[in-house]
Amino acid sequence: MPELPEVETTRRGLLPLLVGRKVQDMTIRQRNLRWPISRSLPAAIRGQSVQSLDRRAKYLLMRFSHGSVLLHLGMSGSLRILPQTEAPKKHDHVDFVLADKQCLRLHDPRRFGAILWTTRDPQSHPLLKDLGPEPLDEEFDGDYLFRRSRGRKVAIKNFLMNSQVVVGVGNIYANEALFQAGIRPTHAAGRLSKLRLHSLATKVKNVLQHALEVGGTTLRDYRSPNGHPGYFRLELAVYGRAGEPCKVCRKPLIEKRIGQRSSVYCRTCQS
DNA sequence: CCCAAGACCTGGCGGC
DNA sequence: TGCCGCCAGGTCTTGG
Repeated sequence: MPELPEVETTRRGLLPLLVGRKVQDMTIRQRNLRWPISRSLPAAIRGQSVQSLDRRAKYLLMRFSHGSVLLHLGMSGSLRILPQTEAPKKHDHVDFVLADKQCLRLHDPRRFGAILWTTRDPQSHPLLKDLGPEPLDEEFDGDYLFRRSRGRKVAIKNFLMNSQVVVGVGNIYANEALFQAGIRPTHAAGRLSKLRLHSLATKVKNVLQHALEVGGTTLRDYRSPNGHPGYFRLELAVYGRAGEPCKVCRKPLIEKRIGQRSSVYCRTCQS
């Protein structure tokens, strides 16, 4: 699934096609996503205009005058604007029908995604209220990581992927940022120096920012709303490269499961 | 509170 | 070709 660069690329692609437009109807072919889609949602947004499309963590927030749709893409979700006449394919679970016979269509084979409706401030929604800072915001820096990590024994990779610490960093970018910072993913978070955490925060920002600039990472499913893949895959230094030579020292990269997720690193370059 | 593991779901791949 | 086990971009929930 989409990590932050893919979700943000999706948001930017949808923005000009969605904001200011009216939702004429909503077609639900499969309501059982991560949580069932509320039966009252279609009636709630029918005839209403999309006021803005924002993002918090990996959630897209479609705002209407009287509430917001929270959209999450899970591991395999994607959104596209298509002609309403185009026949839905397998796993095309939901259409937001727009004017001009177009629709916003959710495709999500694994159904880990979600579509939720809230009439309150989305930031106070239970799923959003305890989230950590956005990684590209100023408040996310080495001092922040240092403060939050003291006393924590968890592996730095798991710490980085904890959305209460910082949002948007998934398995790909956690591996990449740790490689760029020269830190082993297994290192106890609470034992890293402030200096090293400064480097890590900087690398997290750089990796995400750069991935965003090239449209994210496409492994198989992911497509931006205009159908293009992301090109960061070509630049991955460690993710998906276990056994291949380190791009810096040429020694084979190691793969190890940490917190049930595959982690790839260089024994020489990362300590 | 902290941490690890389980759960949710489908599809693709390698091995036999 | 078929079946089996394992793996996959997430994150909420449970149990120790």
